[in-house]
Parts: sequence; structure tokens; C-alpha cells
Amino acid sequence: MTSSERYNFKTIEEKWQEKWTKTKAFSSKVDKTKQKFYCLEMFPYPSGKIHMGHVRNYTIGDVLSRYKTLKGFNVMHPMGWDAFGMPAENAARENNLDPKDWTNKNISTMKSQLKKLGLSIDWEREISTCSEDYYKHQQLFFLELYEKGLVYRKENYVNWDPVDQTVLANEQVIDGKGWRSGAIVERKKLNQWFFKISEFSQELLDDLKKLDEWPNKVKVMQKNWIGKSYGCEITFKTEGDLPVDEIKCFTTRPDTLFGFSFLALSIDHEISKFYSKNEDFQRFKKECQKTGTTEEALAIGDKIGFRTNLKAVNPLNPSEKVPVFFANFVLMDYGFGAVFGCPAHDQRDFDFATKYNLNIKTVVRPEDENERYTVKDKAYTGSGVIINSEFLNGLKVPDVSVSKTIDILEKKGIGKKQFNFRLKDWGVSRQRYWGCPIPIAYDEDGNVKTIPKKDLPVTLPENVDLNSKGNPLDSENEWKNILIEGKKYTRETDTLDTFVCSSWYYLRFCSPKETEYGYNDEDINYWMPVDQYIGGVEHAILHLLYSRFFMKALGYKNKNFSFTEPFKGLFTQGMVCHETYKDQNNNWISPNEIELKDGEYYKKGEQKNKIIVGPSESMSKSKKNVIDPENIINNYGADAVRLFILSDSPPEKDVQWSEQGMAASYKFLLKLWTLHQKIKDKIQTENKNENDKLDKYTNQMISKITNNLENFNYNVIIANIYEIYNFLNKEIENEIDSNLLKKNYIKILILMAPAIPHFCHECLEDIGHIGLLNWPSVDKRQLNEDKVNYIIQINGKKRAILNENRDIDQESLLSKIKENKLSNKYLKNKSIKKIIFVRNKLMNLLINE
RNA sequence: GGGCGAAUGGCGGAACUGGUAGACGCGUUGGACUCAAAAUCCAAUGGUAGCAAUACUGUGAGAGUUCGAUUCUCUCUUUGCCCA
Repeated sequence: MTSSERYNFKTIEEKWQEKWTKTKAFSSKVDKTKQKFYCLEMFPYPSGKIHMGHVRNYTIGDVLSRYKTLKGFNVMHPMGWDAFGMPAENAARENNLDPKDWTNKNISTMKSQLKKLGLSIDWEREISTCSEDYYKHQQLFFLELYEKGLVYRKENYVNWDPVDQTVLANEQVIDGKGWRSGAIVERKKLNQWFFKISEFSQELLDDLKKLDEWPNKVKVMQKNWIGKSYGCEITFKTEGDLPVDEIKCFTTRPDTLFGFSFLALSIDHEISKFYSKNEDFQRFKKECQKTGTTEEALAIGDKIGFRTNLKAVNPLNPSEKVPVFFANFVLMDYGFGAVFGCPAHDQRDFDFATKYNLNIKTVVRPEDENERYTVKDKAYTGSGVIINSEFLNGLKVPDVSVSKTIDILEKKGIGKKQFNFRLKDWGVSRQRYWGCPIPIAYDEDGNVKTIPKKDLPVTLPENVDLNSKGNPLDSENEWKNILIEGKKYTRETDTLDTFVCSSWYYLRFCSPKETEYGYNDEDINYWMPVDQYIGGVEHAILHLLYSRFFMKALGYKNKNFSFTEPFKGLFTQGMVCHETYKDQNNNWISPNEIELKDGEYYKKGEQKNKIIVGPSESMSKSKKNVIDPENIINNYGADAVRLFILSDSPPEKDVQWSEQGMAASYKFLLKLWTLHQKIKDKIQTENKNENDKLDKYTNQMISKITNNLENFNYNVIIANIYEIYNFLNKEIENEIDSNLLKKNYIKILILMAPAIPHFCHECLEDIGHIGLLNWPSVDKRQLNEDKVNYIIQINGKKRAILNENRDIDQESLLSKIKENKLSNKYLKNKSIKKIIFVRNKLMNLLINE
């Protein structure tokens, strides 16, 4: 490459990508003599093409991996595909394809796109969750967990999407509607497989404390999700014409027991069996199923009840007997499926009591109200003091009142102190084809039979009819009906939630080729835990919690891993946003359909169609505000894209995509290339010139950039690179010692290499530096300049900056100030009352005005 | 309603443990080159006043601690996220 040549990113980037592939530059092996670093980004769903979010996620991970490699770590940086899931099935149905073919085609497209970004990925470890090699191990894990008692089957209400004909997780229900179809979600009872995540509630909560390299907000979210609450189990005596003597409740507010005015049961409470032939009750039950199962739906939705023939006795005031209802806002899996109602201090109870004309007795008053305070049109749920409650009166709500009441109830033998978790068991059954088959079958009586381990994997049948209603596997009779040991069985046709696949993939990366088991102990004991996990904050709760659970479940009872948490460090990056555009008819318009004229946007070729510019939002197909990374890479090159995506915002915050910013990054590389040619010429022309300015500058930059890399201040690193350019571009005009220049320039190129790898490798080779690269170390002695800028303040106001010797003492600095012209201006005829002197920083003179 | 976080020029954002506020980039303005434009290069760029040196002011609002606060404390406003 000659000096006159223009920067040709295409040739350079292809050349290095090829070289890296050929030399297997990023392949990783267990090497116990070296310290490992496992860098993992959340693997993508192969939806078709990569998007800017991927570019950002994987660039961040790549900068880190390359930096750690240069630092001498044995880095593993793998990539794979979260390849099961509904979009494949939908796309396949629409286009009459096989989901497998659709998925594999997407994988190959996206893989080539990722390669174009120049990522330092060990592709030999590539995995795909939809391949038998992967999911056969998952089926084995399923059976293992089943044996450990961590998997069970139960009939349960689910959020049922009537359009997609599938079960939705709570967070897939948005405003009572399916996240994908938008259909109103129903409650439906289905036989489902569950993972007993609740077994680990306390451990999952406790171990959050160990995760000191996780963002605090994620830990808080998980803590809230696990939702440990402190309360009391109370047994209520009942009277009435049913053979029932008592009902157990769990409550976090036993202190409001004197405000008790009804008892509400879930429609699945065992007492409901006495109403199985009651038509009114059956009608009511149907009505209840219209409400979703999310806490939000229960809180907002209409509260309805069905009055039983029972009365419940208030254990603190036996003369008081209140009605017992079935109610739609009580769920069987919270507490005992029964809650006591205190309308004055719970909004749901208040709504219910108002509707059914029940007594509303105030038992808590706010601090600034008196004893005669009564609740009016809204429940009072704040803190305060207990009133109207005999021996509980005067207790402070909620801290003292709750614990004291529990003590009293325990002594009286009425209640028992208890903790309750919000975290519910993980329903993993999905009525879908494109997922991991559950290795279970049923005999003719419906009894569960596990598929023998030797018969694994249970593979998905091919060429299924995806157009059948509901789960396509249901109609695959040939696949469904099997013989095990000569006996007839029917296969489970549900497949596993795709979150199961992503709950252990980080283990598989350690032993991607292991055939006997999902992983190999030696491999995971070396590589695990993941040192840095990087991904979107949208997975803060489920994926991360499920992965943490899986790790604990695998180790449950029989194994002792050297680690208990899969992800040591977590970094959550922000989204990539873009302005949104709409035309006059309120249709979303893509950024490449518009043009700028006289400061206004118009639809291309349509002078009259003025575009309305909306707020910048996360890129999404539905809003058409997406920018295709592939086009951008083709136009500007991978290094320029990496540079831009890192430069504009801190990685944990959202970044605005800007065409101008992108172009600026590209132009910068052109300038840097020109500078490189100048530097190369200088290096090649011998010149001796004793001056350590460049040494000092480089040294400072090593310190700054290293620091910024360690703290994920990647946007600042890009600013540092610009600074380096500005400095060198000026400095190069002066006489510079050629050896000194070469030595420092190599260091500088290495500093920039994690961000713009192709460019830097090309430049390094161009000046004849080949072989291993090492991260330059900081020479601490050189970090300190001989001269320091001292801030001179007078009465706290900055009045001057004096450039004086390092470590100058107070007296000398003061005399320097007195020699200076500002002394005349500010100090003449004034007496100095006090001097504040901070070594090598500042001097503040307090004077009388 | 509860929890957590954020607020700095026209914009995105810097500022190590309290010590030069606005690094770096975008944009804007002026200039050079050009027949002209684009590109490129040079310069300026928080606000007010001034020819200028400079002065005053300035990190959402208000108070406090301090010689000194973008940074620490309290109150408020706006806003984002999570839970309800």
C-alpha cells in the first residue's frame, strides 16, 4: 500500500477479516496457565437481518473482548442463535416454508453480516438452539430436573391468546391484550409443565447480594419481582350450612383485622367443590375467566363476587361475623387462595365492598388526623396510627403494627408469622410447533411416562401442516403415537418456552461439541462464570432470573459448581433511536423515503407532501424508523460504523442515530488515514530530536483510555481518539525523532484498535509492526508534568492560572502571585486573611474587601 | 400510588476522590480554494456588556454545608424506567 493511496475500507476490512478467519485469530482453548475472560453478549434471534441494536450490542462486546485479549487474558467470545420461537412459525406459515429452512437461511445471512462488522468472535463455538445437537441436552436436563422434583405438571389458568392460539406469559400481556396479536386475552385452564423456580425464591433473592458487578437497577427489579413479603397466616372459623369449619388466609396486613368485613376466595378454592352443581356459580366462574391473570388486570378490572352460605368469624372479635364470597380478584396461587377483606385500607377491597354494600370500618388514621377520622370515597393505604381496634389502638402503621399484631395473634393461637413470595413457578409449556419437544409421553390412562434417556432426542417431525388450528403437533398422529417397551403412549405435544433454551446456552458455549452431556465439567469450571454479560435491559427480569434459576437447578442436590451465579458482570446497553416520520395522511414514513428542502422534509419526489417529524424512538419496523446496518456498512465500512455507534452516547444510555454523525465518523477515518501517511513518511525519514513531549502525551492517553475502557466509558474513548488526532496532526508539523515517533505511534494504534480494529491493524502492518500486540502500560513517573497549572482564586473566584513548577511550596507560589500583574489589581492595599493551598492544584486567597 | 434513576450551550455529551464547567463530536457563523457549488482546509462559537483587555452571569428551581458545589444534604418541578 503506497502513501498516495486513498483510504479504501473495503479492501482493508475484507483483507483483515479474511486473515482473522484463516489464522483462527479468535479461537479459544482452555489454558490453565492463563487467566480467562468469558465475554458474552445476549445471542440474537435469527429474525432475518441484523439491526442497529445488534450492531451496538456486539460492538460493545467486541471492544471489551479485544481489549482484554490485548491485556493478555485468555478470552472466549462466542456467538450463537436463539433459534426457536414463534416468528419462524408465523413466517413459515405465511410463505409456505419450513421453519427450519427459514431459520437457517436467516442464520447464514446474519452470520455474514456479523462477520462484516469485524467482530472477534470464536465461530468454532457457534451453536443454534434449534439444532438437535443442542436441544437433546435440554431434554436430558428436563428429565434430570423432573427426577429432582423440580418439574411438575398441574392444571393452571393461563393467559390465552385466542388469535395466536397460545399461552402467553404475564409480560406478554399488555393492557389485557396479546403483545403480538392484540387480541383480548382470556383466562383458560390447561395442563401445563412447570419448573419449580419457587423452590429457589430465597436463594435467588439472597444471591443478588453477590452480584456486585450488576447494575443496581436490575437487582432492584429482580428483588421486586421475587417480591418477598412478610405477613401472617390466619385461620378463620366459619359458620353456615356447608361442611366447612375453617378457612386459612395469608395477609400482609393483619393489623387491620378489626376492619374485617368480608372474606374472599378464589374460584378454585377447595370450597368451590360444593358449588359444582350450582348453575349461578358456574355462570359466575365463566364471567371470572374474562379477566386476565396479571396483577394489573386484577387491580384495574371490575371486581365481581359470588356470595356463599358461609360466615367467617373475626378471631379478635368473635361476635362479628362477615360474609364469605368467591371473588375474581383472588388467585389460587397467592397465599391460600383466600384473603380477608378490609375495605377501608385496600383499594380492591374498597371497590368490592362498595359494590356489595359491605361494612367499611376505618381502623387506621393518617398521622395528621384525629380519632374520628373515617375513610370516604377511597381506601387509605398510607402510614399512620391504628384506631377503633381495642388493644391494637395506637400502634404505628405499618412497621410496628404488623409485627405486634402477629405477635399477639401467635400468642392467641390464631395466626402464624409467615413469608410469602410473589415469584411463581415458571410455566414452560407452549402450544407451538417450533420449539424443543418435551420428552414426555402419556399412557392410555393419562399417566406420565418419561421418554427413556436412550431414546433422546425427541426430534420435531418434519413437513407438518402449520395451517391447522392450535398446536400443529396435535395433528401429527404418526409422530404422536409411539410404543415404549411395547406399550402404547401418546407424546406430549407442547414444546418448551424458548426462555428454557436461553437459560443454559452460556454453559454450552464452554463445551459446544460435547456429545455426552450439555457441557463438560472441566470446561465450565475453567470458563464459568461469564465475566461480562452484555445485553438489553429488557431482559433484566425474566431471562436473567431464569438463567440464574437454571444454574441453581442443575446444581441442586447432587452437584457442586465452583460458582453459583452464571453472570459475574452485567452491562445493559441502551437502545438505538431514530426520529419518526409521518406524512399528511398519518402514515409512517421511512427515513430513506424523505428529502430535505429549505429546512423542511418532504416525501421524495412529492413536493406537496410535507413530512411531520415525530419524536426519536427506539428503531422498530412498525414505525419504519429503522436504518439497515448492512447498507451503512457497505457505504462507510465497519470501522466507521463502530466508531459512530460508540461515539455519541454512553453505552448504557439510548443513542440517537444520525446520518450526519455517521458521515462525520467516516470522514474522520479519512483524515486519520491521511495523518497515517504523514506519520509513516516521518518514521521512514531518520531524524534525531531529543524531546519527550510525545512520550508524555502517549503515556497520558494510555492512562486515560485504559481507565475509560475499564469503566465502560466507550463514548469518551472515541473523544480521546479524536483528541489524539488533533494533537498528532499539529505535532507532525514539527521536527520529531523518528524512532520516538514510531515507538509511540505503535502504542497509539494499539489504544485505538479495540474500537477500529481493521484500520489499526492495517496501519500497524504498514509501518512494519507485525507479531503479537500487547496493551501498552502506563509509566507512572511520566504521568506528572514538570509544570502545573495552578488555579489562583481570590475570595473563591478564579482570577488567574499560573503555570509553575510541580510541587512548589505555598510561600514560593505566593511570591509568584505577588510578582504577577494580578497582584496589583486585586491585592493592592488589601490584607490576606487566609490562604488555602492545595498542592499542585490551586491557591485561594481570602482578603478583606 | 410505590421504588430506582436523570436534568449541564442550538443538539449528543465531557468533568478523576468537592478544586480551570462545557473535553470531543454535530450544527451554526466568518474566511480560504472555486466561474460557481459540493468536498476540503483555517478561524470563531454558553449568555450579557465592551473595539479590546476584561467584567458580570451561568450546570432544572429554591435553600443549606464549605475558602470553594455540576459534584454533598434538604425541599420542589419536570422527565425516564420498573412495579402497581
